[in-house]
Amino acid sequence: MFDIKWIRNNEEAFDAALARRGLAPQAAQLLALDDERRKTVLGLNEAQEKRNATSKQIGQAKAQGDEEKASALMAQVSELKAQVQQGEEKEREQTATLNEILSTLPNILAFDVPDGADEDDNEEISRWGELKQYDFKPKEHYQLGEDLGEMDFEAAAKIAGSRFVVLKGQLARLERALGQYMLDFQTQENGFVEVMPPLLLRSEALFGTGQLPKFAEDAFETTDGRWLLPTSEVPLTNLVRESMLNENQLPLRFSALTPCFRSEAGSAGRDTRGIIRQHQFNKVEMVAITDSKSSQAEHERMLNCAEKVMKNLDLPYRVVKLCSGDVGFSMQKTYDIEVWLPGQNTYREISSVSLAGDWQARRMNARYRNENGKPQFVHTLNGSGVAVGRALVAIMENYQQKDGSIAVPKVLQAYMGGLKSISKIS
RNA sequence: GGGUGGGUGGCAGAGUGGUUGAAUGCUCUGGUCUUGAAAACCAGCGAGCGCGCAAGCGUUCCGGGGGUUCGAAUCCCUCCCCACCCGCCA
Repeated sequence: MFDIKWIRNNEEAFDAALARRGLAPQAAQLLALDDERRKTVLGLNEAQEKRNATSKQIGQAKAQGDEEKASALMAQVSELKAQVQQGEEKEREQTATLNEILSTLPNILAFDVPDGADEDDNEEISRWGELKQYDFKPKEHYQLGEDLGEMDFEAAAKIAGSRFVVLKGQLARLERALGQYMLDFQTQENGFVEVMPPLLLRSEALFGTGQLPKFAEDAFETTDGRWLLPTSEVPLTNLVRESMLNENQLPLRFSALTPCFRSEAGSAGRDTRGIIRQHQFNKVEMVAITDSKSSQAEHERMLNCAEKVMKNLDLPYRVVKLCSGDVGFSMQKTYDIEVWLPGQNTYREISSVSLAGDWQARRMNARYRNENGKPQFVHTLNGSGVAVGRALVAIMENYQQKDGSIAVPKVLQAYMGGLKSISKIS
């Protein structure tokens, strides 16, 4: 959400920012609406001032017992009444119209976000890890999983439909181990506070982080008007909504392991095989709330927190900085971590680490007092640390053996009761 | 599902129609005192919007919206939310 005052003072920069998002200029239209609104406010304020002053005199006249003067003044004020009412109504309408438009505009991109149309134009920042050489043709995860008899898409289809999976046996346990390990890592090593949030959320929360109003069709709405969380970014970030924090409380760092639910509307035909794109998946999320000066550094830190997970799991990956055409609606800047999948012979997104600046904070009305004691919007960041389902895919494909078994990464063995390898139980 | 009580500043909590943006306490800021700190004492401290170079002025805001009134935190209607009790239940 934008501050109209900022647009007023940065008209060209605002339109330029929209242009980077592929949107037509809107500053002129918005400022015209804003001008109208301010005219209304000005007239309204004047009318209110007159009304208030006169009403006060009425009170005084009555106190002095001068009924004649009082009733004369009352006649005066009643004329102002209609004027005030009209002005109030008009102001409300104009403000609502303005806010409706503002709430559908994407965040401004950071200056160092590269221009580009889509993910093909993302900028590779770094690579880590050796790509393993296999003396056989590496399989894709779903093939491995089905061969093990522990990944059941047919059963899932019967129970829930497409884009769901049933994991069984050691593979189910591996999924659980991954989630536990990552959450433990983020909370114990990286200073995030563990959170177990509600999975059903109010509209206001989704508005706060930017999923609503524009992307309602991407999430599941319940019959009582709540929403299944599409990511725990939503509850974790909204933890500070409508609050006034002290600067010395910042940064706040939260992490959670939750299922995420997405309708995947519009992605028909994409990633239909396997568990890369599901209606339900587990994710360890990191959220940070910072002051306005620390958010850039926090972004780098958070990326590092996600990268360490990859390193500890010994999964080869690369980091890309998303280009202008690929950065999400609510974000100023995003790094993706893409893991190497030998079965697919490509890198696939496994984590996304983003900086929202004060864009979400405005929507949530989340503020802190800066060193001058003045209220200021916090900055918010979020990142996956990392996506559990996709990590499962990555481990299966990277740790697969010629006989179809899956080696268990060292750091996970303790979470698997010491198990070193997952193989078919015959 | 049935019933009751509530939503006031950063927090707690008074306030039922007329200088109330709102007592009081806490927090916070500055000062006095102290070697320093604490305590004590003194002083200051809401947010948004508009106008203005600024100082400042005006206005709005006591959950949201509407209404009554010359005037609403205070009265009425409506919606939302919260708490508690009963019932049901993992």
